[in-house]
Amino acid sequence: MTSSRNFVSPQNKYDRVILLVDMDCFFCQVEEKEQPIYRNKPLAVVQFSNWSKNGGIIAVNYAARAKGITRHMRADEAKDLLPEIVLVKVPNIRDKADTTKYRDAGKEVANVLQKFTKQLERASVDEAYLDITETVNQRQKELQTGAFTLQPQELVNTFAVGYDNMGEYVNKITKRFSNPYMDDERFQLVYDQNDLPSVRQSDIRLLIGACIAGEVRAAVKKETGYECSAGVAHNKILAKLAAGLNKPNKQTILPLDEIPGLFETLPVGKIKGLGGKFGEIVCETLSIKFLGELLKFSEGELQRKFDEKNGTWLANICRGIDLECVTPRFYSKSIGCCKKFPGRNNITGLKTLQHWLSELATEITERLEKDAIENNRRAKQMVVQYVQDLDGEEVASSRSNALPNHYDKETLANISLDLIKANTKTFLRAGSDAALNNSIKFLGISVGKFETITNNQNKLQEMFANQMAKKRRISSEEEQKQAQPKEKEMEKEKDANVKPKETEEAKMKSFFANYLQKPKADDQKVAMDVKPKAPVDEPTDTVGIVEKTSFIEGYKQKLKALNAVKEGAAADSSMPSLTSTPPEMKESFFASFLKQQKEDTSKEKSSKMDDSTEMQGLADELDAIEASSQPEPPLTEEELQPSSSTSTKRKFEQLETCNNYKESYAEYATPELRTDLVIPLIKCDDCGAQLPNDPKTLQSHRDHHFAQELSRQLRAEQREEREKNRPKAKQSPTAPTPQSKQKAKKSTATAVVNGNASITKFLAPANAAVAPPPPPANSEFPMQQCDECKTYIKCVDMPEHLDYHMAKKLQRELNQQDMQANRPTPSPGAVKKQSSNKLNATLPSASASSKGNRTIAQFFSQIN
DNA sequence: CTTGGAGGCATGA
DNA sequence: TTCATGCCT
Ligand SMILES: Nc1ccn([C@H]2C[C@H](O)[C@@H](COP(=O)(O)OP(=O)(O)OP(=O)(O)O)O2)c(=O)n1
Ligand SMILES: [Mg+2]
Repeated sequence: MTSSRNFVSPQNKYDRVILLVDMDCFFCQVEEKEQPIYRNKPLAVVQFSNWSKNGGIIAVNYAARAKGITRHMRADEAKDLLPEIVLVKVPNIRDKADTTKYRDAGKEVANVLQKFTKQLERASVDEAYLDITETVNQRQKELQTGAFTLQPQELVNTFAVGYDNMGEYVNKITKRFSNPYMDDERFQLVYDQNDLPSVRQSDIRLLIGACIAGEVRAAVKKETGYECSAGVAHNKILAKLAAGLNKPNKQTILPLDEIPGLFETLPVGKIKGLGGKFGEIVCETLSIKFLGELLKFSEGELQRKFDEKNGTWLANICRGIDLECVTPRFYSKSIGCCKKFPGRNNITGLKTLQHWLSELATEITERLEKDAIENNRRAKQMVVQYVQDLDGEEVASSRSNALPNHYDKETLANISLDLIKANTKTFLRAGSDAALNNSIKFLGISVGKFETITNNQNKLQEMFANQMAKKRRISSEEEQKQAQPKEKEMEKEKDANVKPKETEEAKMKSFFANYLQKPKADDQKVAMDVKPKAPVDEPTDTVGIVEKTSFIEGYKQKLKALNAVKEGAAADSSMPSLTSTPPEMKESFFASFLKQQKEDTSKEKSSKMDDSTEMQGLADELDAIEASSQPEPPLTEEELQPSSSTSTKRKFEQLETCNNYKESYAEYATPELRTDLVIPLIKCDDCGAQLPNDPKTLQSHRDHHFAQELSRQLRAEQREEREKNRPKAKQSPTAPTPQSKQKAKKSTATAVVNGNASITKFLAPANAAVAPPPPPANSEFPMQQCDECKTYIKCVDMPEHLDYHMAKKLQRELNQQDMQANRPTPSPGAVKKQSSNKLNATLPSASASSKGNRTIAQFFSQIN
């Protein structure tokens, strides 16, 4: 229930294809998109902790990196080093940094990613893992039938660790098609026999994965304007590692074969999870620096030196094995904000504390409201975190509390204060009713433990209406704002981009048109989601004591015993457990609508009463509902606009259903709402919720379903669209379509194929010449002549054989382009299998000049 | 100012 | 479950 990680079965360790997409200098890109004037200039994003003064740099674009600017530099340092650098400030709202802009941008990107697979896990504001195994499976089959061919343009800016260029890598794959057992001798020394089928297919599958990565990145670029990098590998850890190897606007495959070589000189700390204290301890304890050196220790040894889980995990990781599943998650599990109050800014007074708690609570509730609308969920719990100065020591604490059914910012702030109060021995200084006994250096409020809103209320409607009213209140406040300068001048809302209202309006109309449409459910699960433990080769030798308890704890105690140095250690491990993925959906219709409204109001309030009358109508309607049916609304009557709510022209017929009174409804009902009304209930066909049988509530409820359904449908449509548009050689193996000329050329012999699956079994040689080490059993199988090379091939082997031809062609084209391309740029002493960072050496990246060099893109430019 | 802010996830006692 | 801590972007 309480989500944790799932793990893939060990025998599938090389079967998945995982993509890690990481936005390039993300915050900078967001700013550059917003202010195109800054494009191509060195730029960094700065966060100012206290007013004015000297902020810290949190993001640096690549032009600035080239000049030595790094994260964590101070603004003035950066200016010193590079006077012409553009420094953009993180927006400050309520005297604290507000990163909403970047969160929204991240979500925008994730929405694009989501079109490719539901197996999407957002790992941070600018990173997401995609499990594209199923897509790769599918395309691998299509590759055999000729329905799909590799498109060189999708491999633009693609790198493979250990190879100087993609041509070499494709070359290798081609050879393997011709002789599938090519490397078996070596493989058998390194891999388990049972893994060999997967190992043999690894490269082609990763290559297909890279094609998908290319499509993904192109889509992101096209739809958001942002550039990103990607890693393609068999698991998350490796995909993440790979993505970082070639950064600006590139993608990197980490072939199975190249893992040992890469790890040989890879600092331990490069692995996600080993970059902190634990990684340090590992290196220290074992006297090693590089990940590959971990191979010298058995799993048992590692378990003994660390603890059981960490030992197993390390033993796996250093072999390139990571079984952690991509756990679909689009929305965050918690929403929080915090602020430091360093030095003189320590909070020493009760009033000040209340003020800041209120500010934080305000931000939280605002984000909560939006989140509730978008995701139909509400937080059940809040946590207040704080650091106070106790006798000169900074002491961090956090206290949690359940959230009441109806929470607002005052509630949050009050609960927070109470929690702090209750947890501080002497809260107020003796003899004072205003001075804190312990000054506060850090404050944070976060909410979480979300539950789906059981919508028997017009909850969604309420939130929606609140949002609308608030927007207007804000805009009206702005008009008065001049009279009340709040000690500091904030940047005016700039934005000049007039967003097309078309889409929103279209959505709206579509919404109405589809009002009665029923949602359908079609969630599917990925095949190999098992959750076993992950033993690595060698049986756990129990010579010695394996720490069942946490390694950390043991380490701490040892340290403590040794001296008085206080120390902490990190744990990173993997623990199988059950999980149920929360309902994920993309930005809803309502959220989009709100966004549009916000833009409208912040722009010209005087004009633009033109279009989207329907939206305005809905808004008015909702406001009217809010005004009439909320005894305890966050907004007073005066704050509500006198909207001409004649608008209850229903666009829909009232739903007729048998009244279904249910006593239990009361316990779900929010007392504050509609207590004055006794309404017969009807059951929602879709979710079974008991709803008051009044048209507005029903509409609101349907809105919610629609919002979900719309986004779901949009995604499905987009997925389908993508499937259709995806380059295919032929629609049907038997009936080649004339329009796909050049593509048909690439996969000539498609007619003969029978879509036989299981590649692993019959990777037979294509040419009669050489016989591979393990000779395939040949006798009573029917043979077939290849159209391409006229040799006779067993029918079951034909798919692979055709793959071979396909790959060969691709390779030829690659090499051809390669020659032309490499002429102007002689490759420097190509030390193969160096640190893969040097792969760029022969393929100058975009930073150098702008026209002449396009890495591998050049190789494919004419193919199209 | 005190020296790397703000936000978010996972783990284990 | 709560709370503290580590790790990450
Ligand atoms: N300590 C950090 C690290 C990152 N970020 C923010 C700013 C970054 O733009 C964004 C993404 O982090 P990355 O580590 O992915 O760094 P960038 O995306 O900026 O650059 P890169 O191209 O190396 O990914 O997260 C932050 O606020 N604080
Ligand atoms: Mg990034």
